[in-house]
Amino acid sequence: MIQVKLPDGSARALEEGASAADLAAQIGSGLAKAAVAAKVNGAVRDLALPLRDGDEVSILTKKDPEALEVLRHSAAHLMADAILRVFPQAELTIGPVVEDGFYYDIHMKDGKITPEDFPKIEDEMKRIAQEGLPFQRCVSDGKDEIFARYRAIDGGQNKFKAELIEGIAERGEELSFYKHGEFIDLCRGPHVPSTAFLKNVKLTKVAGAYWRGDATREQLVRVYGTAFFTKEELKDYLHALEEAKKRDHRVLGEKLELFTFSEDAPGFPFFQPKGATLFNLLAEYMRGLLRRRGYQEVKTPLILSESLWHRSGHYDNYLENMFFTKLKLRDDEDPEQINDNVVEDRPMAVKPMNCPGHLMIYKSRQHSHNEFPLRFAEMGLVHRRELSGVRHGLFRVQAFTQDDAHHFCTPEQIGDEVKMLIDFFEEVYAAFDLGDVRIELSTRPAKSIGSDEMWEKAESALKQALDEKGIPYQVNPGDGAFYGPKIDFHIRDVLKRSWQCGTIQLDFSMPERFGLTYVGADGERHTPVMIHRACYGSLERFLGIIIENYAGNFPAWLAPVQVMVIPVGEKFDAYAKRVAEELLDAGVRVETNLSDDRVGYKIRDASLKKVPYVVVVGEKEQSSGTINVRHRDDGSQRETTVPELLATVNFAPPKRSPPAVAAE
RNA sequence: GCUGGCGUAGCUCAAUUGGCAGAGCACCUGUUUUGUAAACAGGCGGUUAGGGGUUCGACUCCCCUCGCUAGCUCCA
Repeated sequence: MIQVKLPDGSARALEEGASAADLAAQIGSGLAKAAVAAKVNGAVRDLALPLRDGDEVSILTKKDPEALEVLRHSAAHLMADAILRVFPQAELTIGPVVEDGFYYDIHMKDGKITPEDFPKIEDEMKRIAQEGLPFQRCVSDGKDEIFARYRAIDGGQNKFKAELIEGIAERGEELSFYKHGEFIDLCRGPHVPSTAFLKNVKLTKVAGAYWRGDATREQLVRVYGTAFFTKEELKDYLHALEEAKKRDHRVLGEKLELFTFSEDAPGFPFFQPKGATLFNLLAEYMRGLLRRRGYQEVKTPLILSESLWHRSGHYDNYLENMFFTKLKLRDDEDPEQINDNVVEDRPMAVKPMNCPGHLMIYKSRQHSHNEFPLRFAEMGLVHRRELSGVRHGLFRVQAFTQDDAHHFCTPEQIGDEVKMLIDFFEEVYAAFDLGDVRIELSTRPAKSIGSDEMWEKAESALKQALDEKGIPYQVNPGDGAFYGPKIDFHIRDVLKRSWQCGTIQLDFSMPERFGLTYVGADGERHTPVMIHRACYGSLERFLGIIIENYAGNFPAWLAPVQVMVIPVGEKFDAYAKRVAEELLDAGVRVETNLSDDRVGYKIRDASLKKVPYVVVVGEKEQSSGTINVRHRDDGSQRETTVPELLATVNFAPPKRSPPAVAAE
């Protein structure tokens, strides 16, 4: 007999050689049926794996997130099996689980797989799922029959799998395979007990990929799919995908006339009037908060000398992402002739970051520790060259505005500054209904400047601030900026998608490189610490995020047009104008629709533009001096007055800031 | 940057085997003066992304460039 421990701390006695499945059956038939896999001493394993004395075991059911990963990995095998039945010439490579499902990278010696092939593959998958074939784990020495059968599975010539097996042998790991029916695949496992679990699967897309992610290696076809335990979950997921498509900020941006792009300026957005209104609202809301926190706004040049970028380290570390100016001059002899790429005596570069500009301002006069922490803020427009394939609406552009700021302070002040920023940023995200915030700490990357000691000091300072704040965070090794470690804020939107927005970066290098000093209490000169920080990250990108988060239905304070006034006939145009003027005087962004269309048409028009409040006025309203307000979200109507509307609706930005901090 | 897909009016999309470039919406004009998601009629709108080629003839087939797009890689 052996003894195993359960999650509740109790112990169970089992027969020698009993498996987790046996354990589940002993606990109850319900659990035995619901069991998907087991967690043994913290590792997810097959249910069929024999347990050992003293193991800590918990049975995983479909409620456990780990179980979903097991399911999806099994679904990848199922798909691989089906693809081989449809495309016998296909060669399998790897098939891992990803956030929303799984994929399998396949090498096609000839032919290709397109979405048109999905139904065929899915039909095969359904058939195999229906057969309820058990997944069996087999361990091989690389010479036995199992291995021979495995090698034959996709033609016997598969060099990708051979390479994987070589790697396993080199690392001295166990060579394991999983078999269902006639299909065998190299796999560490674990898997669900049988293909019967895999009835709710769906192929989603195909994409190109490279073997081992290396562009110089073989091109592979990556087939994506997803799997769920129940039909409902799959349906909900597919529905969420549709929902995400409807919320796509690129589509809404065009429909709502917020911004547009031109072939002549790839990756550079053009903000139309309504988009510019939103953009400015983001900036103004932020400015209000910055003032209350003792920031001073500055403005620095777009173009600075190349030598400055050498000094800052950007030239060495960020060259590929920078735009450089280039001169064209008319030939002295022949004015018709234009000389391209004229070498400048003092070459210039467009700023990809604002920090050197702020350093110049810091250096413009002497500083004392008495004015610390000194905080310079700028809505800084930066330009960054991006590879053509990565541009994406407002999420990834080549010119964007950072709500950037740099704090100059003493090493002792770092903790308080970081803690202040965490509260500050969380307040901002909450204002946009983005309350789900995740924090990551990124450490020294491969390409970096500064000493080991400096990095250690900086990393531990950030860690300490986070620990003192008592908030959970995840460490991201090697993901820091080239000049220092950073704390990143990832926020989840209403569709549970994660976006990186805020960042707090510690920098001991730049102040030294630029010879920044301050006079301390001891009368001596010291080098200040610099904190780079941004809350929105990029206003453009943040705007894209909130467009999708709100599906274009902005709360009243953000709506580019807050109120649309519609008279029921031209007799009431004058009254409509008067109402609009009253609202305008109160600071409301109001428009009046005096066209000769029907009221129904104008209401529809305002609805499509997602204007939060429609005011309809006619005989009744004019004679009683009232307005009729229709709300965008529920279509409800009410009779009211302009002052009452102003009193009940938050047309102004939210105010939840802590007590103001006086600026120096 | 790489691989695949795509590019027709401002937008969404048609155009049979290579055979006269078209519709709805939007816009403009007129009639209509309207009560909570679409009144009616007419009109304007195109170097079919750009360039080259094949052909009697190219939106359609081929090549190059640009852009968009899904991924890969990278990032705010």
